[in-house]
Amino acid sequence: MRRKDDRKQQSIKEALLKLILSEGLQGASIAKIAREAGVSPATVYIYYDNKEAMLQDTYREYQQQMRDFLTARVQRDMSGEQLIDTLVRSYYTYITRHGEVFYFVEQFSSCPALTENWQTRSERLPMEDILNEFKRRRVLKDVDNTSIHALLFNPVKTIAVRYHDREAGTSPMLEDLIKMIQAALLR
Amino acid sequence: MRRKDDRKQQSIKEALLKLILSEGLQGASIAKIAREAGVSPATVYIYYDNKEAMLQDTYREYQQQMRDFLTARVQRDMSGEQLIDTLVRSYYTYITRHGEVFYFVEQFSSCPALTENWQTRSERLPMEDILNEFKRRRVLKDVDNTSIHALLFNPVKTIAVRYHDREAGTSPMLEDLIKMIQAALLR
DNA sequence: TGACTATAAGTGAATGTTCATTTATTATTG
DNA sequence: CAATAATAAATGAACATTCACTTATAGTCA
Repeated sequence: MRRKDDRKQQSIKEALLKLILSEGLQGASIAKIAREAGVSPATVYIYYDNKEAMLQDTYREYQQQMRDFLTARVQRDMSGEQLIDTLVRSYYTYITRHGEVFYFVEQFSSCPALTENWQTRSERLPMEDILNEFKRRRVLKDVDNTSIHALLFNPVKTIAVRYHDREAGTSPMLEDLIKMIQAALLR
Repeated sequence: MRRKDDRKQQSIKEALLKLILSEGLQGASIAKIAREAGVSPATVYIYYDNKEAMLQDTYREYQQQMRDFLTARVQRDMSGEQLIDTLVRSYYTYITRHGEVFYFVEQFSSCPALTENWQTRSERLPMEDILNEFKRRRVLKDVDNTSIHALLFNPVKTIAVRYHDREAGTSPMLEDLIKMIQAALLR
């Protein structure tokens, strides 16, 4: 039996991200993805049932990667200021370093057609645990986690995207933003 | 000469928004849009040079409509608390009432292929004037308008979208969010 | 009639997906 | 150790359908 070449699936995923970054979801056809990945269009269907499954699977994988990237940098004995500084700065870093992943996730999640039949798995999310712990310690304000999430991660997107093509270092706006988010969320 | 039927162009625009809401940018083909609008595909090309021009024109129009909706409710002698309460609440209302416009604008602006050749016209934006005025009066913190924008309008998206299909009234989260944004932005 | 709207019909190209076939690799023989 | 059978990976070509867009023609008004 012939072995699966794992690099093939990987190069398909990379081609998908690259094409979506440059041409958007509309421009990412199976033919283009396959050509970019150096693979036959039919090969794509060995690894995925269909195009939508490919998008869904890839989305799930990179969403998890982003979550891990963020939670890995948090310790539970941090101060509230440290927690917010770390999370906001990490998200900024992730976006500027992995722009193609970020754009894919953004486009996917802003397309109702792709997210409408989305059953939120009732798994325990580490980020939720972290926020709950800091609320219990009366460090974070006692508001719904959705609101905290919205303030922690949404504003920094704008700034990170604007400085996406800049050389290195962080935007001076990031420092202001972190202070303001701390003022918003901490008791 | 035969008169142009302005309702035709309007129904084309409405069909475009409706289709993008239900199927995303990918699913909004000329044929489907025309069918939904009760018009021949060729008729679309009387009103727009091509598909991209249709998307660009429609985006510009509704972006302006959203801006007007927000700035119309602001008075320059408001307190800082009032300003933020009004802007956040207005944006929330707009999203829940005009979900199809919001999703169209979201998908359009998160698609690099559509926004890359986008020269930001150097027009004076009313919202910028308002923010500058409130900064001059030392009501808002003296940070870049990009950061203020990011905090004012990005977090509320999450909440508005979640409660998009709810009956009526505002989310209880909105009240918490407004207080926190006030804490973040006001001196 | 001349100028413009509107459309049905049609264009070649591109879409997602399938299929018959080949290729590469392992397991089982002699 | 060869030789071969078995099997999944991989593919190019083809599928019907849809794509954005054009053309020829009819309809409508000044």
